[in-house]
Amino acid sequence: MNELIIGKAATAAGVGVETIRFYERKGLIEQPPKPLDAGFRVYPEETVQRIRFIRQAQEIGFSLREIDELLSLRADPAADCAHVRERAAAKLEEVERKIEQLGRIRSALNELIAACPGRGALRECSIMASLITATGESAR
Amino acid sequence: MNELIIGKAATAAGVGVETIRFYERKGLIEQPPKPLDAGFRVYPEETVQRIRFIRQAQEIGFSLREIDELLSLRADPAADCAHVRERAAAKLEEVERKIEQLGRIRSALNELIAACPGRGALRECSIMASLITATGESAR
DNA sequence: GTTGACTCCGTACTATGGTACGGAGCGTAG
DNA sequence: CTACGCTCCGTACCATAGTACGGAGTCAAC
Repeated sequence: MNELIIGKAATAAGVGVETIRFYERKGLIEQPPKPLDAGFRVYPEETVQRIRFIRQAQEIGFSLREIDELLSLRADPAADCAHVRERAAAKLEEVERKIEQLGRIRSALNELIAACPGRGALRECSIMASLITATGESAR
Repeated sequence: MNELIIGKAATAAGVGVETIRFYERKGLIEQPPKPLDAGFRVYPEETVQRIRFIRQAQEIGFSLREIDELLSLRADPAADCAHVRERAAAKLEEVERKIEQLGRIRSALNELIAACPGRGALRECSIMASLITATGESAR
C-alpha cells in the first residue's frame, strides 16, 4: 500500500522520523490513531503541510511555542472571535516588525554589494556601517 | 565617571551583563582591553549598536554563527571583493526568502482577521487554511 | 578606611529543538 | 515462514544560546 506512514510522511515533509515524533510530543501535530487491528499509524496529507509550515516559520524566527500559537489561531464561528482577532493582530504586528528589520538588512546587503562591484573603485563599507547609515542612526 | 563599563553597556543594549560576556567568548563582539592601571573594561558605543543588531537579527531567525558571518561582511578595498560580494549575494537571497515567507504569513493573518470582524457573519478559517489558499497549494 | 555595588573570570546549570539508540512488534517479499 | 525493513516507544545524548553562582578584585562614597 502507499499509505503515509511515518517514514513516508517524514520524507514528504523533508524532516526525519524523530522530528515528527518530537512535534507530536510537543503537541504541534496530532498523532493519528493507531489502527485498531494493530498496525502502523497513517498520517493525513495535511500533516505534511503542517510540518512544512512549522519549518518555514522556524526559519523566520518563530519558536515552536509561537508556531503552535499561530497554528491554533482559527476563526471559528463558534469560538471567541474577538480574542482570536486580538491575538492575530498582535502576531501581525510582530510579523511586520520582522519584515521591516529584514528590509533594513536587505538594503544594507545591497549597499555592500554596490560598494564592491566585482572590481573597481570602492568605498570601504561594512554591514554595520550600512545599517547605521540606513537607519539614520549615528553617535547619539 | 560616565564611561561605558559592562553593566552600563548591557543596560544600554537591553541585555544582561552575562550575555555580553557570552558574545565576547563567541567572538561576536570584541572585548575591550583592560586598562593597564587595573580597572574595569570600557566599551565603545559601537559595541552597543552591534549588540542591538545581534538581537534584532536573532529575532528574524539568524543564528549567532550566521550573524557573525553577516557582521564580518565588509567591502574593504584591500580584501577579496569578489568573495565578499558572493557571500553578500547569498545572504541577500536568504533574506529575500524570509521576506516572502513573512509576507505569506502576513496575508494569512490579514485574511484571518478579515474572516473574523469583531462580530458578524464569518466563514470558518484557520491560518493553515489561509496559507494553503494563499500559496495556491492544494491536494497535489 | 571600610562598606556596598559592581567587575572579572571560571564553572555549572538551564531551556529549546532536536538526534541517536535499542529492544520489541509489525508487514511484506521472496 | 522467515528475513529484512520499518514502526513504536522510551530514554539518553547533543548543540545552541544563554543564565546563575561564587570568590576575588576594584571603585567610589560616606
